[in-house]
Formats: sequence, C-alpha cells, structure tokens
Amino acid sequence: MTAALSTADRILDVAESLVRTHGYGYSFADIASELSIRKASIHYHFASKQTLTRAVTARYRVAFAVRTAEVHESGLGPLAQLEKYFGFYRDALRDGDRMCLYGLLAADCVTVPAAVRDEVNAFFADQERWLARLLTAGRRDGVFSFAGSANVEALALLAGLEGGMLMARSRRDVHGFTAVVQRLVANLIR
Amino acid sequence: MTAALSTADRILDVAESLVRTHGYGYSFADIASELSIRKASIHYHFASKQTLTRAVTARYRVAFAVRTAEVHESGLGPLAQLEKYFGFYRDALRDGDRMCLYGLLAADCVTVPAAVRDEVNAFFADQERWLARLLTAGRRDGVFSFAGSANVEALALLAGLEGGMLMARSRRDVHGFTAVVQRLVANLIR
DNA sequence: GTCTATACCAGGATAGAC
DNA sequence: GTCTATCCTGGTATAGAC
Repeated sequence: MTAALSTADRILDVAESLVRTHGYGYSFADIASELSIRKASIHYHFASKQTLTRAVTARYRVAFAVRTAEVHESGLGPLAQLEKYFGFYRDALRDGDRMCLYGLLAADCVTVPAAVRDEVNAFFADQERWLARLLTAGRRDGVFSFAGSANVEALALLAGLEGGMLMARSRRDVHGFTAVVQRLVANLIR
Repeated sequence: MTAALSTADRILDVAESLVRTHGYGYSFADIASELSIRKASIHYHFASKQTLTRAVTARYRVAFAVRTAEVHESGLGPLAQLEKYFGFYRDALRDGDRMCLYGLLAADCVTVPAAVRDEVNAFFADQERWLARLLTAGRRDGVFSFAGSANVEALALLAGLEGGMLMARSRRDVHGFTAVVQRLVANLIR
C-alpha cells in the first residue's frame, strides 16, 4: 500500500503539470484551484515561485536520470536503448497540451530566475552526455553511423526532439513528432 | 532618401523584437518605454495585444516569404540555397537574446489567441513547403540524399532549427547552434 | 498546516482632455 | 495622435487568526 501523498508532493505534481503546459507563466492560483486549497497555503511549503519551480525541475531531472540509467543498464542494444529514450519524449508529448518542461522553461529563459535556468541547462547537459555515450558505443559496435563528434550528434538529436515537440504541440499534430523521431533514428542506422 | 517610420511601424518593430525575446509575454509598457510614448498611445494604432501580435507575425511571415522566394529564384544550386536558408535562422539567433518569433509563440501556444496561433502554424506550413520543394529538387539532381518523404525530412529540419535555437539561447551558446546546422547539412549531402 | 485578508505590483484596456 | 487618469484583473507574497 502506498502512503498518501503529502501536500508538498501534490503541489509539486500539479506544478510540474502546469509548467509543462504554460512554462514559467504558470500561476499559484491554478495550483490552488486544482488542489482545492488557497494560494497562501502553497507559500507555507515553498517560499517563492522560484523555489517551487526549482524543486520541480530538480525532482524531474533526478527522476529522468534514474530512468535513463535503467535504460543504460538494461542490457539492450544501442538501437533499442535509443528507441526507449525517444519514447520518454513521445510520452511526455502524448497527454494533451504538455511537453518537456525544460523545453518550455528554455523558451522563457529571459524571465526565469537564474537558479531555474541553471537547472534547465543542467538537464540538457545530462541528456547530451547520456546520448553521446550511447552514440559512441553504438558507432563502435557498427550499429550507428554518423560523421563528426558524438557530442554534436547528441546535440542535434536533442534539438530535433525539443523542436519537434514544440511544433507538434502548436500544430496539434503528435503524428508529426513521431515521424520526425523516425527520421532521426533512420539517419543514424543507415 | 527613406521616409521616417510611422509610429505604427515603429511599434511593430519594437513589438517584433520583444516577441523574439519574451514570446507572448511581452508588454505594452516595454514598447512604450522604448519609444518614449505612453501605453495608451499604442492602443490608438492597434486595438489590442492580439491585434498587434497578429500584425507582427503577418508582416514577418510575408517578409520571410519574400526572402525565401528570392533564394528560390537566385539560380543557386540546392546546397547553396539550403545554406542561405539556414543562414536566416542563424542571423535571427545571433543578435543577443532573440530567436525565431514563431518558435517562441509556439511555446506559448496555450495562452496565445487563436488568430495568432493560426499565423504561427501558417509560418511553419510555409517553411515545410519551401523546404520540401528544395529537398525534392536536390534529391532529383543527386545533391541531397535522404530516405522517405521530403515533407517529413523538411519537418525534421525545421524541428532541428527551432530546437537548436531554443537550446542555444538558453545555454548562451550560439556556436552549438551552428554545429547543429552543420550536422543537418552533412546528413543530407552524404 | 491551512485559512482570511490584504499589500503591492504589473498587465491590458478605456474615457476623455488637448 | 498623444496625453493623463483610471479601471479591472490577476500575479506573487506576507501577516496573523485559527
């Protein structure tokens, strides 16, 4: 049996969902409304919007690191690992108007507090590292084929994922995203 | 000799610049401050924020269509045309904290009025069409090589461009964007 | 821990003088 | 056309009762 979620955790859950739709433009009012509490109660658990947002991003970054680590240690081949990894992004896009929260916060990077922006860029750095390692191993095994550095290739893949989500959500066309992902894979394995 | 810009044009210029940094979160106060006029004066030229934003996007979309048409009719080869096209995006990113205004408005697609969202998606459709035509011609001439439909390839390129700008701006690393663009080109010409 | 109440600021928008 | 003045809404944040 799972323990009931603490209020702080429920606030984090709702905030995460809202960031994934509105970016840093989410509001305490929406959180309070969703949880049937008052705006002021949120401040008891998280002193400020910056604090809450940073908690959301840090929590998600750790959780994502756990999932990618599991893929890494799964014993799957490079191609299967890549497809599992891309599946994380497709899943993030699938449920409605949401997408990767770091992509949306990156779009708001001018208005976002520095502490949050650092968290966003740390996420991108994590993904770049993880992908570059996978790409290097895959190329060594003869599974992947690409010219130039694995780091740049990883960056290009991330850009395609984030931009693909951004456009697919605006156009309300998730299928366009999966098509882009298939192209990214196809470009690597030929 | 060029005529002095009308106030409406100057408002459009400043608004465009602000959208390219803040997305739909730009403010009338910032425009007014930049032009040394009052917020209320803006409403004389543009009835609402929605009206102004739509004017900005429509104007830019037409201007961009003119530039891409010039590239199309330049007599340049497919590769040179593609590089000129990518140069437009690199230029949009280069000056400071700005990027493609449609990418930022796409990120705000949940809060943006429908009329503006239509304009954003029309831009993406324009670019997809333009790129697909170039890709098709380039493949026919043996310059480009890619599997599958030119439309999907065009979409993947756009995603890479928009996502690349988004990440580069957040990380304050324009060089990363140019590296990604080089990868996109390299993937096509081998 | 959660509430009410409120302070304070900034947003877009409108009315009417000049 | 541009101004001042104002309205209304909604944002984050704080104080203090319960």
